[in-house]
Amino acid sequence: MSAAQSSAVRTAVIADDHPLVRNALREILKGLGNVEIVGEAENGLEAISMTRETRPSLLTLDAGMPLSRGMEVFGEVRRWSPETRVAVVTGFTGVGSLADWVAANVDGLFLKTCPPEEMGEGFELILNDGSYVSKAVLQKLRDAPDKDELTQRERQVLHMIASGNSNAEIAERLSISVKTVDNHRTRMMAKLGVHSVAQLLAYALKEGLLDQSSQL
Amino acid sequence: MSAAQSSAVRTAVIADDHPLVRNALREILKGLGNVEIVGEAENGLEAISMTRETRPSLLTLDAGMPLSRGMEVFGEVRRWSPETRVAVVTGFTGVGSLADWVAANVDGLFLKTCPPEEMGEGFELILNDGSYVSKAVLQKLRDAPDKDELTQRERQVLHMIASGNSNAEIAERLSISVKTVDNHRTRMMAKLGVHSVAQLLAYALKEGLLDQSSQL
DNA sequence: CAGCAAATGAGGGATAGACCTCATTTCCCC
DNA sequence: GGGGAAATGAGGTCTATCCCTCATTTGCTG
Repeated sequence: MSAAQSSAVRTAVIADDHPLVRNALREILKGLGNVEIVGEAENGLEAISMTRETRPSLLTLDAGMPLSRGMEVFGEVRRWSPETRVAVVTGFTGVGSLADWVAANVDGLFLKTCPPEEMGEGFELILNDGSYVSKAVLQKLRDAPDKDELTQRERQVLHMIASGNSNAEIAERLSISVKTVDNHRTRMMAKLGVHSVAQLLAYALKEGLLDQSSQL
Repeated sequence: MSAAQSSAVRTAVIADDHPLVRNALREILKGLGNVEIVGEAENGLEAISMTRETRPSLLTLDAGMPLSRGMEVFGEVRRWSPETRVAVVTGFTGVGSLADWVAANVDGLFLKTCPPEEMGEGFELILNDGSYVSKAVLQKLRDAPDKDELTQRERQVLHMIASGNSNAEIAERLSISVKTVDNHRTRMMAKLGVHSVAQLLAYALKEGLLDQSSQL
């Protein structure tokens, strides 16, 4: 199957909000030979619809795009075009988010800081039904201090804190008691070993847990 | 002078922590013709030393690099190689940081999301002793809500809050009273129209005021 | 079914932070 | 020399947050 594919034309979609980076990825993919770029998306929603329409062999996916975050795009792609191989390129170096990608069983995972050559080789592997996780990522995961991970609800609360909501506001929006929010917050901080909102957000920032649509 | 320069060989240094982006910038510069790339830096300190050594015609400078932030690099470059034209490429879209660059009288200012063609044209202008501020930046600055800007000390305190320091810790490190820190904090929040650490940091995040070495 | 983790909720204590007013020193600029 | 902004410091009030303990419901898993 991989032999058949490597002689057939492979198709690719590039999803990244930076034209500059799209240029660079285009060059890498051209360098592989026998790859046709059938679309370029500059936000998450475009990435989803484009992948559904063209069902490419490969999707290079930026984890930090506007409108729809990488993980959601990935879910949609797996649903609507399961044969598409997905290579994630991420700028978030937090252990948590990297581990999330590995757990989601993505086909490829690269840091934005990794050399283009490594990306090219990785893409080729992935197109041939293999998978590739960047050396830098593996390194990060190896020397992870493996703190307890946050529960779903805790992450949700963390997001809302990061957006500037008070306990009372969060309680109202989630239709739960202020005391419950307080508890989530306390357990979260204990898990992460921090002792204030500021430290909590410093962590969230590093983990790339924030919806910063205007940032990247 | 510009006529003489356009026939002479122009030199350039690229400073960006992403190999992928460096590739793309290299392509753009090659496209201009008559430009020799004499160095590539992947952090702020490298950018400074490289510019001092090679004194290039043009430096493309990423605002969000590790080790030394763009603004500091810019200051050093102006000090040690004043004839070097500096084109800043930034991912931070906050009005404050953009205004800072304009105020610093940088030769070129581009958002990371701007099309490569625009960058190419801008670089050419800058090399010919002109200057260029990206259309997208001008747009941002036009519809700015022009809030009072922060003083130096306030920014300093903001940084430390964002890094997870308490008032007491900040007071100690700056060798000032806790009360003074409290005052800075209060006046800062009044200026920005926020009412909690969380909201304050949400603002700082958008403005790109944070030292997030591992982020981009 | 027993055990466990997640999510929910409450009581209560201690304190850091938010916000007010008032005052001093320094330094720059007209 | 006087006006103004920045930075410093203090007094005091009030409340949100931080953290502790304890308890219930749900749902999964050995």
